[in-house]
Amino acid sequence: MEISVTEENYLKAIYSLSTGGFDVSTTALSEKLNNSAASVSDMLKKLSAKKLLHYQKYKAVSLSKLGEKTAKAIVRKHRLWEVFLLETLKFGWDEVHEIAEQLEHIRSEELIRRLDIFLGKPRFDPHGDPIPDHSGSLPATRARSLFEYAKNGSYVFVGVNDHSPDFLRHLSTLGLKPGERFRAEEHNAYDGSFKVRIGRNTRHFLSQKVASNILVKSGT
Amino acid sequence: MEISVTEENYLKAIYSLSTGGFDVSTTALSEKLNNSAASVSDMLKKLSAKKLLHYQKYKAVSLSKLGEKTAKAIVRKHRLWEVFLLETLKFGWDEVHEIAEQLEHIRSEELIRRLDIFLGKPRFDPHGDPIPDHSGSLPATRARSLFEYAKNGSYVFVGVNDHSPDFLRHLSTLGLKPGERFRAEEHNAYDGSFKVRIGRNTRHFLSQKVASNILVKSGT
DNA sequence: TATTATTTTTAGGCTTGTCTAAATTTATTT
DNA sequence: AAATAAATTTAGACAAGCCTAAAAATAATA
Repeated sequence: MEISVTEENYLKAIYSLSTGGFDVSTTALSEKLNNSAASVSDMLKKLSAKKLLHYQKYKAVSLSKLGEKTAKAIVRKHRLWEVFLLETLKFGWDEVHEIAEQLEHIRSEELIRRLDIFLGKPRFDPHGDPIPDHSGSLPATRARSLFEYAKNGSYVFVGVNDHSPDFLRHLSTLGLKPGERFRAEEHNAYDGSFKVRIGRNTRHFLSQKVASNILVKSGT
Repeated sequence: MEISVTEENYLKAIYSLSTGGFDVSTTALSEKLNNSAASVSDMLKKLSAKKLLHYQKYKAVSLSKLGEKTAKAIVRKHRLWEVFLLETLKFGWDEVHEIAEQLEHIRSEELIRRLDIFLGKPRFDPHGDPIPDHSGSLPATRARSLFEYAKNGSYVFVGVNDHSPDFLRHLSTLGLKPGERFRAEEHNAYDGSFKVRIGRNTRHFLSQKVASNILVKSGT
């Protein structure tokens, strides 16, 4: 069955909006895709006819088995290309998303198979997001936000919850790059903020909002 | 100015059919692109309105400066991706074209700049075709005549040494048009003549004189 | 519960890029 | 030079994906 680039983008959007098992509304999709609700409604019927999602008039939708498999294949491609752009082509980690959005639609199983091998079968992308494997299963991720840890200690920065350019740029100014180690020196239980030290002398204040959006692992 | 993927494919097709300085006919394009002549005619008007080619009703077209620059940028991308697929991802020779056809449409100057550097700024692709540089100039390779090749094999007719009407008319009667593929089945070393097959069943005798005036490239 | 407000769908249009069939122009042949 | 053939363009349609405006269904509130 042929799936157009547009259809792929709808599936991806639905997949990303349905984390937590929530069904996805027409309006939520129309905002995510910057399309009118009318266009979305049309497309949902089309995708439903192709058995890619469960649709009932006036109800929110969820992906079918097939739809989810297809969405994951796109996510897999997106994230592998991101790894390629960062590790192989040395792009900055805030520049890769837009290009990966294009590359994810290249049609070739074999290309992705070989790219995966070339990159060393990575299990996480540079933002710390898990890369679905060939069959669609996601590696178990125990990455939690700094906010969830809520205590002082050494951490390794492994990813983000907020992928917006604004946030990524903010992290850049803080000098936080994936793999970076830092130490939480002060944790303020009242407002959830942290004071952290990066390297020997650089110290930053992190608001609760920032701490929630930073994925870390405990840094030995 | 925005150029669609379809438009890019037209420019590329025109570029590849105009090797040797021939103008390109609607019919030749419609065959190359597997489209109806009517569709091609429509598109030529559109591309002409965008100043990408020189168009007069009922006449064959040629690319404008801008059109040629654009076409070369696409060719550059295509050939760099081919190098990547073969050298980096170890694809087989015959599998890369279709994928490169997709990759050539990815929009990012920076991506191509970095890919070029990663690949070591190659000047020829794996088929020996020259890769236009950033500004569109091609590394020097002189087209050779069939006479110079002096052996049997598959060729693509890319141009002429003799531009006289008489010779061009002679080529017409042989059914030789720019871009035409033919197979040299017999080469007579004594007098430099050839017997060639065009299409499935059409065979012609080419004298040394004719063979000297036909510019060819080795045909896949 | 009845009335608003919001969400979703339908209806009708637009653009891009394609098609076939018919008309027109150019090229070839007699 | 006239007749025929071939190439090209025009005309009218269609599918995909988008839009706005209006209608219908659901949700929220008085």
